[in-house]
Amino acid sequence: MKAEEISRKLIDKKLKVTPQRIAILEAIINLNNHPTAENIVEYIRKNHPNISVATVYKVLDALVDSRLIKKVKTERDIMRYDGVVESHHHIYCSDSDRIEDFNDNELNELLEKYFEKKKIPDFKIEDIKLQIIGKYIKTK
Amino acid sequence: MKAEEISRKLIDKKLKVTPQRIAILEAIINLNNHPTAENIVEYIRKNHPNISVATVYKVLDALVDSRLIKKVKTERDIMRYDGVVESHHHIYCSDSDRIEDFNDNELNELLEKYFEKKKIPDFKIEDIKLQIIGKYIKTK
DNA sequence: TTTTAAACGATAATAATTCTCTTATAATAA
DNA sequence: TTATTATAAGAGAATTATTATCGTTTAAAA
Ligand SMILES: [Mn+2]
Ligand SMILES: [Mn+2]
Ligand SMILES: [Zn+2]
Ligand SMILES: [Zn+2]
Repeated sequence: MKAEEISRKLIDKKLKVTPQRIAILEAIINLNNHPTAENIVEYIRKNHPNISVATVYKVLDALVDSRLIKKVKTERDIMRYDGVVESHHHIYCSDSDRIEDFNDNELNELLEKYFEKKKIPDFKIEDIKLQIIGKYIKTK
Repeated sequence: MKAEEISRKLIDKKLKVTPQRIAILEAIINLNNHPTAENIVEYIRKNHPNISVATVYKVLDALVDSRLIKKVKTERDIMRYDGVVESHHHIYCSDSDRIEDFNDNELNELLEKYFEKKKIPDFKIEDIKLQIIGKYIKTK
Protein backbone atom coordinates (compact mmCIF):
# COMPACT_ATOMS: atom_id res chain seq x y z
CA MET A 1 0.00 0.00 0.00
CA LYS A 2 1.37 3.40 -0.88
CA ALA A 3 1.86 6.42 1.35
CA GLU A 4 -0.86 8.34 -0.46
CA GLU A 5 -3.44 5.71 0.45
CA ILE A 6 -2.25 5.58 4.06
CA SER A 7 -2.45 9.39 4.37
CA ARG A 8 -6.03 9.22 3.19
CA LYS A 9 -6.89 6.80 6.00
CA LEU A 10 -5.33 9.12 8.58
CA ILE A 11 -7.05 12.20 7.18
CA ASP A 12 -10.40 10.39 7.17
CA LYS A 13 -9.96 9.78 10.88
CA LYS A 14 -8.90 13.40 11.46
CA LEU A 15 -5.44 12.33 12.54
CA LYS A 16 -2.57 14.65 11.77
CA VAL A 17 -0.49 13.11 9.00
CA THR A 18 3.15 12.61 9.96
CA PRO A 19 5.91 10.51 8.42
CA GLN A 20 5.98 8.40 11.57
CA ARG A 21 2.29 7.62 11.44
CA ILE A 22 2.48 6.74 7.78
CA ALA A 23 5.46 4.47 8.41
CA ILE A 24 3.82 2.71 11.35
CA LEU A 25 0.50 2.08 9.66
CA GLU A 26 2.28 0.98 6.51
CA ALA A 27 4.45 -1.41 8.56
CA ILE A 28 1.45 -3.08 10.18
CA ILE A 29 -0.32 -3.49 6.87
CA ASN A 30 2.78 -4.72 5.02
CA LEU A 31 4.09 -7.01 7.76
CA ASN A 32 0.59 -8.44 7.88
CA ASN A 33 1.24 -11.12 10.46
CA HIS A 34 -0.01 -9.42 13.61
CA PRO A 35 3.26 -7.73 14.58
CA THR A 36 4.39 -6.61 18.02
CA ALA A 37 5.51 -3.06 18.73
CA GLU A 38 9.06 -4.36 18.57
CA ASN A 39 8.51 -5.97 15.15
CA ILE A 40 7.18 -2.65 13.92
CA VAL A 41 10.13 -0.65 15.29
CA GLU A 42 12.58 -3.07 13.70
CA TYR A 43 10.81 -2.90 10.34
CA ILE A 44 10.50 0.88 10.31
CA ARG A 45 14.07 1.59 11.37
CA LYS A 46 15.32 0.31 8.01
CA ASN A 47 13.99 3.47 6.35
CA HIS A 48 13.39 5.64 9.36
CA PRO A 49 16.28 4.95 11.72
CA ASN A 50 15.51 7.62 14.31
CA ILE A 51 11.99 6.68 15.28
CA SER A 52 11.44 6.39 19.02
CA VAL A 53 9.71 3.39 20.59
CA ALA A 54 7.60 5.80 22.63
CA THR A 55 6.32 7.27 19.39
CA VAL A 56 5.49 3.83 18.08
CA TYR A 57 3.49 3.02 21.20
CA LYS A 58 1.71 6.37 21.12
CA VAL A 59 0.85 6.05 17.44
CA LEU A 60 -0.35 2.46 17.90
CA ASP A 61 -2.66 3.70 20.63
CA ALA A 62 -4.00 6.47 18.40
CA LEU A 63 -4.54 4.04 15.53
CA VAL A 64 -6.41 1.62 17.79
CA ASP A 65 -8.55 4.47 19.17
CA SER A 66 -9.55 5.58 15.70
CA ARG A 67 -10.06 1.98 14.62
CA LEU A 68 -7.48 1.96 11.84
CA ILE A 69 -5.93 -1.11 13.48
CA LYS A 70 -6.98 -3.56 16.18
CA LYS A 71 -5.36 -5.36 19.06
CA VAL A 72 -5.18 -9.14 18.87
CA LYS A 73 -6.03 -11.27 21.89
CA THR A 74 -3.21 -13.55 22.99
CA GLU A 75 -2.14 -15.30 26.15
CA ARG A 76 1.18 -13.49 26.30
CA ASP A 77 2.04 -10.10 27.74
CA ILE A 78 3.28 -8.77 24.42
CA MET A 79 0.67 -6.84 22.52
CA ARG A 80 0.04 -7.66 18.88
CA TYR A 81 -1.66 -5.53 16.30
CA ASP A 82 -3.83 -6.27 13.29
CA GLY A 83 -4.05 -4.13 10.17
CA VAL A 84 -7.15 -5.99 9.01
CA VAL A 85 -10.05 -4.25 10.69
CA GLU A 86 -12.86 -6.16 9.06
CA SER A 87 -14.13 -8.91 11.35
CA HIS A 88 -12.26 -12.14 10.75
CA HIS A 89 -11.08 -15.21 12.59
CA HIS A 90 -7.63 -16.23 13.80
CA ILE A 91 -5.64 -19.41 13.58
CA TYR A 92 -3.25 -19.69 16.53
CA CYS A 93 -0.34 -22.08 16.21
CA SER A 94 -0.07 -24.02 19.45
CA ASP A 95 3.71 -24.33 19.36
CA SER A 96 4.79 -20.96 18.04
CA ASP A 97 3.64 -17.36 18.10
CA ARG A 98 2.28 -17.56 14.59
CA ILE A 99 -1.20 -16.11 14.15
CA GLU A 100 -2.90 -16.32 10.76
CA ASP A 101 -6.11 -14.80 9.51
CA PHE A 102 -9.03 -17.02 8.65
CA ASN A 103 -11.85 -15.72 6.51
CA ASP A 104 -14.89 -17.78 5.76
CA ASN A 105 -18.21 -16.27 4.77
CA GLU A 106 -20.11 -19.52 4.89
CA LEU A 107 -19.04 -19.90 8.50
CA ASN A 108 -19.93 -16.28 9.29
CA GLU A 109 -23.43 -16.78 7.95
CA LEU A 110 -23.79 -20.00 9.90
CA LEU A 111 -22.80 -18.22 13.12
CA GLU A 112 -24.95 -15.21 12.39
CA LYS A 113 -27.99 -17.38 11.81
CA TYR A 114 -27.23 -19.44 14.90
CA PHE A 115 -27.03 -16.43 17.21
CA GLU A 116 -30.11 -14.81 15.68
CA LYS A 117 -32.05 -17.84 16.79
CA LYS A 118 -30.22 -18.43 20.06
CA LYS A 119 -29.90 -15.14 21.94
CA ILE A 120 -27.62 -14.70 24.95
CA PRO A 121 -29.80 -13.25 27.74
CA ASP A 122 -29.16 -9.58 28.59
CA PHE A 123 -26.32 -9.40 26.10
CA LYS A 124 -25.88 -7.49 22.86
CA ILE A 125 -23.38 -9.22 20.57
CA GLU A 126 -21.09 -6.85 18.68
CA ASP A 127 -18.67 -9.30 17.14
CA ILE A 128 -17.96 -12.99 17.11
CA LYS A 129 -14.65 -14.43 16.20
CA LEU A 130 -13.11 -17.85 16.36
CA GLN A 131 -9.83 -18.80 17.92
CA ILE A 132 -8.76 -21.83 15.96
CA ILE A 133 -5.90 -23.43 17.85
CA GLY A 134 -3.72 -26.16 16.41
CA LYS A 135 -0.60 -27.06 14.50
CA TYR A 136 0.64 -26.54 10.99
CA ILE A 137 1.68 -29.84 9.46
CA LYS A 138 5.09 -29.87 7.85
CA THR A 139 4.70 -30.70 4.17
CA LYS A 140 7.73 -31.91 2.25
CA MET B 1 -14.60 -27.20 46.29
CA LYS B 2 -12.89 -28.65 49.35
CA ALA B 3 -9.18 -28.99 50.02
CA GLU B 4 -9.39 -32.78 49.81
CA GLU B 5 -10.66 -32.61 46.26
CA ILE B 6 -8.01 -30.05 45.26
CA SER B 7 -5.24 -32.21 46.74
CA ARG B 8 -6.47 -35.09 44.63
CA LYS B 9 -6.09 -33.00 41.47
CA LEU B 10 -2.52 -32.09 42.43
CA ILE B 11 -1.59 -35.68 43.30
CA ASP B 12 -3.05 -36.90 40.00
CA LYS B 13 -0.68 -34.55 38.20
CA LYS B 14 2.25 -35.63 40.39
CA LEU B 15 2.56 -32.19 41.89
CA LYS B 16 3.75 -31.91 45.46
CA VAL B 17 0.81 -30.91 47.64
CA THR B 18 1.43 -27.69 49.58
CA PRO B 19 -0.93 -25.34 51.40
CA GLN B 20 -0.03 -22.62 48.89
CA ARG B 21 -0.89 -24.75 45.89
CA ILE B 22 -4.18 -25.80 47.43
CA ALA B 23 -5.04 -22.19 48.23
CA ILE B 24 -4.17 -20.95 44.75
CA LEU B 25 -6.05 -23.61 42.85
CA GLU B 26 -8.99 -23.23 45.21
CA ALA B 27 -8.94 -19.45 44.66
CA ILE B 28 -9.08 -19.77 40.88
CA ILE B 29 -11.90 -22.27 41.02
CA ASN B 30 -13.88 -20.31 43.63
CA LEU B 31 -13.32 -16.84 42.16
CA ASN B 32 -14.42 -18.37 38.88
CA ASN B 33 -14.27 -15.21 36.80
CA HIS B 34 -10.89 -15.56 35.12
CA PRO B 35 -8.83 -13.85 37.83
CA THR B 36 -5.47 -12.16 37.47
CA ALA B 37 -2.48 -13.12 39.62
CA GLU B 38 -3.22 -10.02 41.69
CA ASN B 39 -6.87 -11.03 42.21
CA ILE B 40 -5.64 -14.40 43.42
CA VAL B 41 -3.09 -12.92 45.83
CA GLU B 42 -5.73 -10.61 47.27
CA TYR B 43 -8.21 -13.45 47.72
CA ILE B 44 -5.72 -15.84 49.29
CA ARG B 45 -4.21 -13.33 51.72
CA LYS B 46 -7.47 -13.32 53.70
CA ASN B 47 -6.67 -16.79 55.01
CA HIS B 48 -3.02 -17.07 54.10
CA PRO B 49 -1.54 -13.62 54.76
CA ASN B 50 2.11 -14.46 54.13
CA ILE B 51 1.94 -15.89 50.65
CA SER B 52 4.46 -14.36 48.27
CA VAL B 53 3.47 -13.09 44.84
CA ALA B 54 6.47 -14.94 43.43
CA THR B 55 4.99 -18.15 44.75
CA VAL B 56 1.66 -17.35 43.17
CA TYR B 57 3.29 -16.81 39.79
CA LYS B 58 5.36 -19.96 40.11
CA VAL B 59 2.37 -22.06 41.13
CA LEU B 60 0.23 -20.61 38.34
CA ASP B 61 2.92 -21.63 35.89
CA ALA B 62 3.04 -25.14 37.30
CA LEU B 63 -0.74 -25.44 37.20
CA VAL B 64 -0.83 -24.30 33.56
CA ASP B 65 1.96 -26.73 32.65
CA SER B 66 0.07 -29.64 34.15
CA ARG B 67 -3.18 -28.41 32.63
CA LEU B 68 -5.06 -27.93 35.88
CA ILE B 69 -5.80 -24.38 34.77
CA LYS B 70 -5.53 -22.44 31.52
CA LYS B 71 -4.51 -18.99 30.43
CA VAL B 72 -7.19 -16.81 28.89
CA LYS B 73 -6.47 -14.78 25.76
CA THR B 74 -7.03 -11.06 26.22
CA GLU B 75 -5.84 -7.86 24.61
CA ARG B 76 -4.29 -6.57 27.80
CA ASP B 77 -0.87 -7.25 29.27
CA ILE B 78 -2.26 -8.71 32.47
CA MET B 79 -2.54 -12.46 32.42
CA ARG B 80 -5.82 -14.09 33.38
CA TYR B 81 -6.41 -17.67 34.41
CA ASP B 82 -9.27 -20.10 33.97
CA GLY B 83 -10.16 -22.90 36.36
CA VAL B 84 -12.46 -24.49 33.79
CA VAL B 85 -10.23 -26.67 31.67
CA GLU B 86 -12.92 -28.25 29.50
CA SER B 87 -13.14 -26.48 26.16
CA HIS B 88 -15.63 -23.64 26.30
CA HIS B 89 -16.28 -20.24 24.82
CA HIS B 90 -15.86 -16.77 26.27
CA ILE B 91 -18.04 -13.71 26.34
CA TYR B 92 -15.90 -10.56 26.50
CA CYS B 93 -17.58 -7.38 27.67
CA SER B 94 -16.47 -4.58 25.36
CA ASP B 95 -16.53 -1.88 28.03
CA SER B 96 -15.12 -3.67 31.04
CA ASP B 97 -12.72 -6.49 31.85
CA ARG B 98 -15.53 -8.92 32.51
CA ILE B 99 -15.10 -12.31 30.85
CA GLU B 100 -17.84 -14.92 31.18
CA ASP B 101 -17.95 -18.54 30.17
CA PHE B 102 -20.27 -19.65 27.42
CA ASN B 103 -21.15 -23.31 27.04
CA ASP B 104 -23.28 -24.56 24.21
CA ASN B 105 -23.19 -28.12 22.98
CA GLU B 106 -25.43 -27.51 20.02
CA LEU B 107 -22.96 -24.89 18.82
CA ASN B 108 -20.00 -27.17 19.48
CA GLU B 109 -21.53 -29.88 17.36
CA LEU B 110 -22.32 -27.38 14.62
CA LEU B 111 -18.69 -26.23 14.57
CA GLU B 112 -17.30 -29.73 14.75
CA LYS B 113 -19.42 -30.82 11.81
CA TYR B 114 -18.49 -27.69 9.88
CA PHE B 115 -14.75 -28.21 10.26
CA GLU B 116 -14.97 -31.92 9.52
CA LYS B 117 -16.34 -30.99 6.15
CA LYS B 118 -14.22 -27.90 5.59
CA LYS B 119 -10.59 -28.66 6.41
CA ILE B 120 -7.94 -25.98 6.79
CA PRO B 121 -5.05 -26.98 4.49
CA ASP B 122 -1.89 -28.23 6.26
CA PHE B 123 -3.42 -27.57 9.67
CA LYS B 124 -4.48 -29.88 12.47
CA ILE B 125 -7.17 -28.27 14.63
CA GLU B 126 -6.79 -28.95 18.35
CA ASP B 127 -9.43 -26.64 19.75
CA ILE B 128 -11.92 -24.07 18.56
CA LYS B 129 -13.33 -21.42 20.78
CA LEU B 130 -15.43 -18.37 20.22
CA GLN B 131 -14.72 -14.88 21.41
CA ILE B 132 -18.15 -13.35 21.75
CA ILE B 133 -17.66 -9.62 22.15
CA GLY B 134 -20.44 -7.25 23.20
CA LYS B 135 -22.22 -5.50 26.01
CA TYR B 136 -24.38 -6.59 28.88
CA ILE B 137 -27.67 -4.74 28.84
CA LYS B 138 -28.66 -3.16 32.12
CA THR B 139 -31.93 -4.70 33.25
CA LYS B 140 -33.99 -2.88 35.89
C1' DT C 1 12.96 -40.01 62.12
C1' DT C 2 16.18 -38.64 58.63
C1' DT C 3 17.11 -37.12 54.13
C1' DT C 4 16.69 -34.32 50.22
C1' DA C 5 14.72 -32.57 46.12
C1' DA C 6 11.53 -29.36 45.48
C1' DA C 7 8.88 -25.36 46.95
C1' DC C 8 8.56 -20.98 49.31
C1' DG C 9 9.47 -16.05 50.43
C1' DA C 10 12.02 -11.91 49.98
C1' DT C 11 13.90 -9.12 47.01
C1' DA C 12 16.43 -7.92 42.82
C1' DA C 13 16.20 -7.98 37.91
C1' DT C 14 13.90 -7.77 33.55
C1' DA C 15 10.90 -6.41 29.85
C1' DA C 16 6.97 -4.31 27.90
C1' DT C 17 4.70 -0.26 28.22
C1' DT C 18 3.63 4.44 29.80
C1' DC C 19 4.86 8.99 31.42
C1' DT C 20 7.19 13.43 31.47
C1' DC C 21 9.23 16.97 29.46
C1' DT C 22 11.57 19.43 25.86
C1' DT C 23 11.88 20.19 21.00
C1' DA C 24 10.03 19.82 16.38
C1' DT C 25 6.48 20.07 12.99
C1' DA C 26 1.80 19.72 10.51
C1' DA C 27 -2.10 22.25 9.82
C1' DT C 28 -4.13 26.61 9.67
C1' DA C 29 -4.51 31.51 9.60
C1' DA C 30 -2.76 35.88 8.37
C1' DT D 1 4.59 32.51 2.00
C1' DT D 2 5.23 33.13 6.58
C1' DA D 3 3.70 33.10 11.39
C1' DT D 4 1.12 30.81 14.84
C1' DT D 5 -0.21 27.12 17.61
C1' DA D 6 -1.87 22.83 18.95
C1' DT D 7 -0.20 18.51 18.58
C1' DA D 8 3.26 15.01 17.80
C1' DA D 9 7.93 13.21 18.24
C1' DG D 10 12.04 11.91 20.77
C1' DA D 11 14.84 10.87 24.88
C1' DG D 12 14.97 8.92 28.82
C1' DA D 13 12.94 8.04 33.38
C1' DA D 14 9.21 5.66 35.66
C1' DT D 15 5.94 2.12 36.17
C1' DT D 16 4.05 -2.45 36.25
C1' DA D 17 3.56 -7.21 35.45
C1' DT D 18 6.37 -10.91 35.52
C1' DT D 19 10.66 -13.68 36.15
C1' DA D 20 15.05 -14.85 38.32
C1' DT D 21 18.05 -15.58 42.25
C1' DC D 22 19.12 -17.40 46.44
C1' DG D 23 18.86 -18.60 51.22
C1' DT D 24 15.37 -21.08 54.06
C1' DT D 25 11.65 -24.28 54.74
C1' DT D 26 9.02 -28.35 53.98
C1' DA D 27 6.56 -32.41 51.71
C1' DA D 28 7.23 -36.86 50.95
C1' DA D 29 10.20 -40.90 50.35
C1' DA D 30 13.35 -43.86 52.57
MN1 LIG E 1 6.31 -8.23 31.06
MN1 LIG F 1 3.83 -5.26 31.18
ZN1 LIG G 1 -6.01 -10.78 11.81
ZN1 LIG H 1 -13.54 -19.67 30.98
